[in-house]
Amino acid sequence: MNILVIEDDSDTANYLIKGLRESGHAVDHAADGKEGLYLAMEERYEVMVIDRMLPGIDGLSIIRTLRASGNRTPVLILSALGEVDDRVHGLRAGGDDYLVKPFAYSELLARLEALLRRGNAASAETVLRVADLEMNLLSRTVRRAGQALDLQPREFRLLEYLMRHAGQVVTRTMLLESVWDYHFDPQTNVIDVHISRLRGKIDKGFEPSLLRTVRGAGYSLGTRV
Amino acid sequence: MNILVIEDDSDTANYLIKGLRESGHAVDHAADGKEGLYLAMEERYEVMVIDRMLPGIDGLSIIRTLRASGNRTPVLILSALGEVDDRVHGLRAGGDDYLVKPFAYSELLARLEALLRRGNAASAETVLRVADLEMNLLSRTVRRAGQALDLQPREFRLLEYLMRHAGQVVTRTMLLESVWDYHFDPQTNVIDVHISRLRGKIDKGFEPSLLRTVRGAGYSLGTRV
DNA sequence: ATCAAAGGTTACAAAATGGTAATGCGGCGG
DNA sequence: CCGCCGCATTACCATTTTGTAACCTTTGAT
Repeated sequence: MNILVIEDDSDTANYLIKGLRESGHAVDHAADGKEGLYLAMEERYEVMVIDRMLPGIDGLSIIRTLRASGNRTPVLILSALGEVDDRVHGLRAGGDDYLVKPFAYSELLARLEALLRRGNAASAETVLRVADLEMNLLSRTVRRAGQALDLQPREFRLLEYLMRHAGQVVTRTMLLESVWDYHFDPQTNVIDVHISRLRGKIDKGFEPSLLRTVRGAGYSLGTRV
Repeated sequence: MNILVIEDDSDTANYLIKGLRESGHAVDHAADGKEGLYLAMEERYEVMVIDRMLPGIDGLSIIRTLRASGNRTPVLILSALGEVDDRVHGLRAGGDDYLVKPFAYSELLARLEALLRRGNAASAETVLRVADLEMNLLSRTVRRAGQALDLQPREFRLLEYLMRHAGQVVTRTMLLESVWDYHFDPQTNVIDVHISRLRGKIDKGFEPSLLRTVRGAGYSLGTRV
C-alpha cells in the first residue's frame, strides 16, 4: 500500500517508516507541513499518517485543505495531545482516526489497515483493472492503455464478467448463465460472436492480447499462462 | 442517521441512546448478542456501536459473522479492555474504530461521524436518491417505492442527470448538452418525448409526481417547489 | 372567452444492437 | 499428411431503442 507519513520528529518518523516498510508498504515521508501538503496533492496515496503539530503548516490545516480540494484519502492523525477536545477537533477537521503518542506500532498498523479496508471496499468495487485494461463501473467506460474504448451493453457485461474472473478459465456455461441469463444451451454461437467483437475492441491494435482461448474449456482474460 | 447500539450495560446503553437521539439520530438498541446480530442482519444501519463483552454471542463474533456474510456497515467497538492487543484484535476482526470505556460522549460522536463520513463518501457516489426514487449506478437499476423499474439507456442517463440536479430547474439546453451531447438545437422535440416516456415509468401509478414541468424554463425533479 | 405558444402524446421511421447461420481457418489426433 | 472438430469471422436478419413529426392538450395573456 502507498502510504504518506507527515511527521517532523525524526525518531517517530523513522520508527514508523521502518515498521511500515517491513510490513510491506511503500512509504513516502515529509518532515514539514509544506512538503507534506505538496506530496499529498501531487501523489496518490491509499492512506496518510499526519502529525498534528508540524513546522510550517499544521496538521489539521493540511487535512482541511485536502478535503476542501476534494481529496478523500483516509487520514490517521497522530498527536501528543491527549485531551478529548483535541481528538474531537481532529476528527471534525476531516481526520478518519486519531491516535495519541506514544502509541504501539501494532495498534497503528491495525488502525491503518482498518482505514484501508474501508477505502478499498468503496473504490475497489467501482473500477476493475486487468493489466492496462481498466473498466469504470460508475461511468461505464473502458480504456486500454489510457485509450477510451466504446463497448455495447452486452459487450460491457461480458467484459465485466471476464475481468471479475481474470486469470481463471471462464466456461461457456458460466457466461451463458451470468451474461445472458440463459439457463440452457441456446445451440447457437452467440458467445463466439460476442467474444470476437470484444476482441476487436480490446485486443486489436494492442499488445499483448489479453483475451485468450482455452481450447475445449472456455476463455481466460489476463497476461500470463 | 440510523444507528444500532449493541450494549448490555443499561447505564452505558441509556447514556448512549439518549445522547445520540438528542443529536438527531435514529437509534435501535439490543441488550444481548443474539438480538444484536438479528437486528444487524435484518435492518439497514449506517453505523453500529458494539460492546465487546456481551451476554450470548460476544461482540467480535458478531462482527466476524456480519463481515463473512458481506455486511460492510462501519462498526465502532466499545470496550472496557484497554490493552493494545485487545484493540488490535478488535480492529482485525473487522471493526472500523475502537473506543475504550469510560469515554467522552463528544469523542464517540466525533468518531461515529468520521465513520459515517467515510461510508457516505463511498456509497453516496453509487446510489442516488430523490424521495422514494432510488437509482443504483453500479447495478444500473432504478426503483420507486421499492419497485424495480425498467429504463432504457437514454432514459437512465436522463433520469441520472435530473437526480443529480434534484430540486433545481434543469433547462432543455442543459439536457441536450449533458444527456444527448448535442451542442446545438436539434429543432425537434426529442426531450419532450423522452420526458414523457420517463414519466410513464417513474411517475405513472405513484404518488406524488416527481417530474414537474417548469413552463418556459425546463423541468425539475423532486417533491416540493 | 379566445388564441397563441409551450408542452404532451402517439404513431411511425431510422438507427443501433443483438442474435443466427454460413463459411473459413487452424490445431491436433490418427 | 489428412480430416475433423472447435473456434473465428463475416454477412445478414430480427428486435429494440431512439428520434421525428403530426396532432392534441394545457396554460396564461389579452
